[in-house]
This record gives sequence, C-alpha cells and structure tokens, in this order.
Amino acid sequence: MQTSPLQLDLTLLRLQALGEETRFAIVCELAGGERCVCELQADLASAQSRLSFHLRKLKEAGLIADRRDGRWVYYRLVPDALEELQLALGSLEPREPDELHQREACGCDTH
Amino acid sequence: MQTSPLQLDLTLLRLQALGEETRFAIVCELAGGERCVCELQADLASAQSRLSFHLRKLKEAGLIADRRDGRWVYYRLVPDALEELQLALGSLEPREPDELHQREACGCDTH
DNA sequence: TTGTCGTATCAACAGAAGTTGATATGTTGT
DNA sequence: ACAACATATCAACTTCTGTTGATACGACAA
Repeated sequence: MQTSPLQLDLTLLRLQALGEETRFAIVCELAGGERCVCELQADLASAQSRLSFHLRKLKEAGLIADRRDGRWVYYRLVPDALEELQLALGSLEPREPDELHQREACGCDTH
Repeated sequence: MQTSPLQLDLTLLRLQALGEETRFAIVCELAGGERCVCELQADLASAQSRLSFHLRKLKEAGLIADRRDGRWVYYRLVPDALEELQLALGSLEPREPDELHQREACGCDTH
C-alpha cells in the first residue's frame, strides 16, 4: 500500500495534531460523543480561546468536524480520519522481517 | 479497553515523535529494514547531528532500537510500539455512534 | 434595537523544539 | 600510540507552537 505525498502530509498533520496533550484530551472527550465548546471548557478546565485554538488545529487535520446549533457549536470525531491514520501506521511496520538483523555492511567507507 | 496515565504519556510521546517530518521519514526508511546512521544521512540528505537528535527522540519514544556493530550503529523499528500506537488510536474511535447526532442541550446557561 | 451569550480571531508574549557548527567519545586500522 | 572514521553531545541560535487577554462576530431574547 503506497501513500502519496499529499496523504503523507495529511498523516503528518494528524500525528502532529494528536501529539499534543490538550488536543489528545479533546479527542478522548469526543470519543464519548459530540460536545459543544462550553462543555469541553468545563470538562478540561481550559480557557475558551485556548480550546478554540486547539479545536481549529484538530479540524484542520480533519480529525474532528463541527455543526452549529443556535449559539452553540458542537464538535465530533471523524472516525474515517482515525482509521486512515491507523492504516498509515500499519503500513509502516517492517516488511521483510528476515532482513531485520541480517545486514552486513553499510558502505560508509565510500563516503 | 482502558489506558493508564503512564500509557497515555507514552502514546503522546510517540505521536509527537512521529509527527515531525524528518522523524517520520526516518521511520519510513527503517520500515525497509535496519539502517546505520550514515545510510540515513545519505538517504535523507541530512546533517549528522540533526539525525542524531531525531534518532534520540524516536528511541526515547520506544519506536526504534539500536545495536552497535563496530564503528556503526544500526537502527531498526520496534514493531510492538507501532502496534500499540495503532491500538491506542483504535480505542479513540467513538463508542455509542447513535448518540453522535442526538444531543439536545449542553447546559451552558448554568455556567 | 440593545444587551447578552457562545464562539472565533488576533496580537503580544513565553516557552518548546529543531538546526548548526564545534567538540567529545568510542572504535578500528596502521 | 596515533590517525581516521562513525556517532553522540553540547551551546548558541532560530523558528515554531501554545498561552493569554482583548476584541470581533453571530445568534438569540427582551
């Protein structure tokens, strides 16, 4: 399974998005169902503008989506994005396990 | 499936480690089998101290391991780490999908 | 219309993370 | 022992990321 450069950038963006404590916590929270910002604010004890900042990052990475309902904006996970990320990680696992401990020389002498 | 705080920190560390372009490239390279630093240096067109820096991060995250052979140090992927990370992501996918679009109010008024 | 509430955006700042060049460490060959 | 090589570490610097407080925007209610 090959990954195009564009998918690669997206994978990186998503890993980067998830690799931040506050954002990971948001995603964990959203795993329980959609939430509006003020709920997240309460549950994560986080300032409003700070949350907004991180929600934007997650949204840019395609990991979450939002819908407006009156004054409130509800955020939810995008399951496809998480699955794609899992697949991308799966494609990183070493092929040819036999070769793993079988290298002879690396040819550095020729540098 | 629950994740302890310690595992959570490890997951974060790994996501953060993978979410950097150079390090992701290193991991991709290592998916093809183990490599010594000078090979990575050549393949990624990267300065030696820079690579060393990133290899250390990946190693601290448990994503790669090394062995010395003479002057050379060979790095390889740790497949278990990638699998654990995949599992961690899997556990984030929303439970109770029925609830996803079913929220009424969020109780913000009471704040 | 006016005021209030929920959320987004912005500018200024602070701290973290990556890069670079120099130096240290450990190994091999002479 | 000495020189050459592969890799690691360090300090100085630069760049990126996250935080904070203020302000803007949009929806609702009176």
